[in-house]
Amino acid sequence: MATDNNRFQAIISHCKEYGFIFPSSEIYEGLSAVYDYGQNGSELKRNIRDYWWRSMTQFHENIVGIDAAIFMHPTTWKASGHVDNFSDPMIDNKDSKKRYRVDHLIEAQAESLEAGGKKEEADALLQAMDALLAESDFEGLKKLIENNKIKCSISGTSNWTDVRQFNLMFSTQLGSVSDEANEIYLRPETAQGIFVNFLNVQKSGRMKIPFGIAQVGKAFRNEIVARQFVFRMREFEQMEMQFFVRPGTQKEWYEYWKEERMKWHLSLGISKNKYRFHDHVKLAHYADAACDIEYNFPIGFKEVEGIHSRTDYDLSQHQEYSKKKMNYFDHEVNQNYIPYVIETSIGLDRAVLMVLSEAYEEQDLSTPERKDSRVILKFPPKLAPVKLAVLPLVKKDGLPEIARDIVNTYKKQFRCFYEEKDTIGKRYRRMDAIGTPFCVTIDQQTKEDNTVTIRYRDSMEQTRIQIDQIGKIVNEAINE
RNA sequence: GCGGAAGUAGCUCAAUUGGUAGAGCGAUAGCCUUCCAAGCUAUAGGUUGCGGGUUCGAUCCUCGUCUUCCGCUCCA
Repeated sequence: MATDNNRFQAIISHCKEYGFIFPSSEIYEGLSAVYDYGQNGSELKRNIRDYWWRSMTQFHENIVGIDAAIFMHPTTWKASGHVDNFSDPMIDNKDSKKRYRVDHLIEAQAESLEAGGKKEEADALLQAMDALLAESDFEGLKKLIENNKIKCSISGTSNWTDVRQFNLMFSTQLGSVSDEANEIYLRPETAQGIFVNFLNVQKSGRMKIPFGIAQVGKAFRNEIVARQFVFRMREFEQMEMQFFVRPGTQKEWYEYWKEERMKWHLSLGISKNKYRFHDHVKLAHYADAACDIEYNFPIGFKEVEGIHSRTDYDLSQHQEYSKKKMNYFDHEVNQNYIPYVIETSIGLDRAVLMVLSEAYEEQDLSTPERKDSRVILKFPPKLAPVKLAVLPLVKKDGLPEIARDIVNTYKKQFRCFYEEKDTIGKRYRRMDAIGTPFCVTIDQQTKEDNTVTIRYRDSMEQTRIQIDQIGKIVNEAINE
């Protein structure tokens, strides 16, 4: 475990050193649990996003994509249950570390007062609490707790933290401040953007059930503790697909998508034993089945993707709150129903971390004569930020010009990188460190017979090929 | 959020019992022209995380704060 932790730290350092992921606002000492993607990280992330998008919308005829706004009507979050469930004032006892909902704590005290025959005191306490809660007067609530000498049942002390509001949604104002600005939330999940557009997409696209709507986008959760690098961030990106099915068929579609999504993961070249399914025992209020696909990160098996059978909960809720019929008439069975939903939801940032964790390798290349090592990112070529490095062996004798020509030929097809500084070995190692799968080197012989040396990242093998073969080799690898 | 630890150059670290910081690697420029990093020369980079306090003087002592790590807690 110690070595795994070192490995995780090494990956984080490597990400920073080679332009993959930086702490946000670092010159101002950073912002907790927020990260920026650098020149290589943003390419990697984009490649993963694009691959997922193609896998969903291009490889499945009956799945279409949308891109909904981050701002949504406030009622959305009432319908989804987010507003009610996650905005309670809480207080911690510093001695027992136990956290209480403030209303529960005070109510418990009132009950014991009443049991002790002090009903009037109990009523007064509850009345005071309601007044303070209504005004969100947290200081007043703390004083109320202190003045009534309410104790923690575990530690028996009254050593309390301040009262804090635990609202996992970020809020902001829509509209000018002087007017009656509406408080709105940054979406805590992208799924609702799909549900509220269900009718739009179904009708405008003449979609027939079963069909899916895919979306990639940012979501925001004000996690109390967000840690472990990009694994748990306050601002993160989700890749979600909601698949609408006929009621009663949700179990088989759930199984179908479990299998289908696992296939996608394996297509990243990651071996099966690095994954496992984790079935949820305790289900969320909207689900009738749920599981996670967990990847064996250096910090252990952790969720990368969730597959949930969400029933008709979301569409029904939106129907109730919006008064718009969410029905679908199914001509095959002549039935009118609210569709059931199977959701696949993968964290893009977690997928990036997964691909990085899988790719990162420190290799010892020492020979009896001398010590040698390299750090390599063994990305699948389709995900690599740079596909091809073009390197003149020396920067004279016309070799740079030939190299530039090669770059100009291929840069329209895939991302190329030109480099003439330093020895060829150093340049190869730098490309290993950012995961470039192919390097070609131009030397004196190139001028005679139009051949170059192609060097493969993983095997370090080198062979001589014709210049016009480069495109075929690279394209075949990245389209695999 | 609680408890513990840490923060010095891009990275890894050093230093001063309190007297305003050095090295290696890396980077940049040049030399060399060589198919797997660590040949040569030169150059650039630090208000020692930030802000108070004590002191003639703080990177060092002290308080606060931010960030990170470890453990707990939380994670619809």
